[in-house]
Amino acid sequence: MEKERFFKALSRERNPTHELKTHFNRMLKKEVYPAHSVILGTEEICNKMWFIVKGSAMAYVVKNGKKVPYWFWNENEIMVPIHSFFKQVPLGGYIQVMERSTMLSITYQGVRALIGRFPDFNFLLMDLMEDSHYSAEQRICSLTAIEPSERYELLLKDATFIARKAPVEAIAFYIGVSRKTLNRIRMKR
Amino acid sequence: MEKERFFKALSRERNPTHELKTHFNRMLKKEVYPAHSVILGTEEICNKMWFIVKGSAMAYVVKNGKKVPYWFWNENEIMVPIHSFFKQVPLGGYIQVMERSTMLSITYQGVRALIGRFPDFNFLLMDLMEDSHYSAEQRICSLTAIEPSERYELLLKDATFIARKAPVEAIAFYIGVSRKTLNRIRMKR
DNA sequence: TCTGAATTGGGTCAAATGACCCAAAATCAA
DNA sequence: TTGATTTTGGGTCATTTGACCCAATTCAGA
Repeated sequence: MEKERFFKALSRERNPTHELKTHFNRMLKKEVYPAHSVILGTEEICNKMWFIVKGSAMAYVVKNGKKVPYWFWNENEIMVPIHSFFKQVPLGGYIQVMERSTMLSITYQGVRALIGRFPDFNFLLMDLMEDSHYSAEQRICSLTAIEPSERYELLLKDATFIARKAPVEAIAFYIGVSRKTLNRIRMKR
Repeated sequence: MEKERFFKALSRERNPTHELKTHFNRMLKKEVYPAHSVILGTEEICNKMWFIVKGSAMAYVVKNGKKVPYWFWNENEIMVPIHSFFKQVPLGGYIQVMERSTMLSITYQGVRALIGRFPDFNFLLMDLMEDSHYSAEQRICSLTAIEPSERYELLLKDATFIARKAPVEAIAFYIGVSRKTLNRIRMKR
C-alpha cells in the first residue's frame, strides 16, 4: 500500500515502533497534481512534506526568465524543501511537477506532533537531512571538480529519470551549461 | 570561555537545559593544529565534531593533482563533515586547516551519548544540518544560476574570510573557474 | 636570516562556450 | 483532429575560458 512505501522510504534501515507508523499513516493525505503544475511559489512557506507515489518534480530558481533547476525528485522519493519546511521560511524558488503526479503528504503540524510524541521520529528526519546534504555536496563537487561532459555522464548513470523527464534546457542548466553546450555534448557521444 | 562559545554556536536561539550544557562541556577536548596540516584524509571516518576557536579550515577533493575546495569553515563555526561523521563512512575528501588553528572537539561516541540521554540535543544537531544544507543549496544555485564574476562578488560579501585566507587557486576552483579566470575577474573590478 | 619552493599576476593562443538564429518536430488546447 | 505554441537540434560568430608559460613576489623551513 502507498502509505507503507512512504514510511519505508522514511525509515529505511531503522526499525521505528509500530505505534509511530500507525500515527504517521493516519496523518497522510493523498494529492494529485496535473502535469507541469506549480506546487509551491517563491514567497510561500512550505507546510507539507510529500512522498511521490507516482510522478516526478523539480525545484528551480528563475534567472533571466529561465528556469534553473537545483533539485529533482523522482517517484518513490520523499520531496521536502528542507530549509523552507523545517525553518518555516519562504521557499525562495519554485517546485513544479514534471508530469501528472500522485503524492502523499503530511503537514508541518503533523510532523511536529510526531516529533513531540515519538523521539524516534527525529532519527528518521535526521537521516533524511543527512542524505539530502550528501547529495547536495556531491552536486557541488560535480559542478566544480569535473567537466560538463562527465557531469552529463554521471547524470545519465545516477539520475536517469532526469534525462528522461526534464526538458533539455533544464538538464543543461542543472549541470551548469547552456542548452547549446549540452547539445554538443550529446552530439559527440 | 571557549566552551561557552561552542555551546552557543550549537544552541543559538534554542534554550537547552543547563544539564545538557554541563555534560557537553565536560566532553570537550582542546586541540591545536599547525598551519596547513591535514586533519582528515579521504579514507578516514570522521569521529569528531569541532568548533574552531581560532583559525579556519577547508574541505577539498583532489582532481588532476589540484585541490578543489567544496567547503570552508571560519573561526567561531562548527566544523563537521556531516556525512562522514553522522553515517560513519569515509570522508571522500580532505580537511585541512588554512592557518594555525585552535579547536574544541567532541567525539562521535560523545555525541551519541548526549543524543541518547538528552533528546533536546537532537534539535541542536538538526539545526546544524538544516543550516549546512541550506548553505549547500545556495552554493549550488550560485554555481548554476549566476555568472562567475557575480559569484566572486557574493563570496567577497558573504564569506570575506575565504578571500582573505585561501590561496587564489582554491578560491577560483571554489567558484567554479580557473585561476586565470579569477585573475581576469579581479583585473576588471 | 637566508635559501629553495610555492604562489602570484599576467601574456599568448587554441579550444570551448554562449547568444542569436532558424526550421523541424513535438506538444498542447480547443 | 487541427492549429498554435513550445521544444528541439543544429548553424554561425563573437566572446570567454583554460592550458601553458614566465618572471616577480611571497612564503616556509633550516
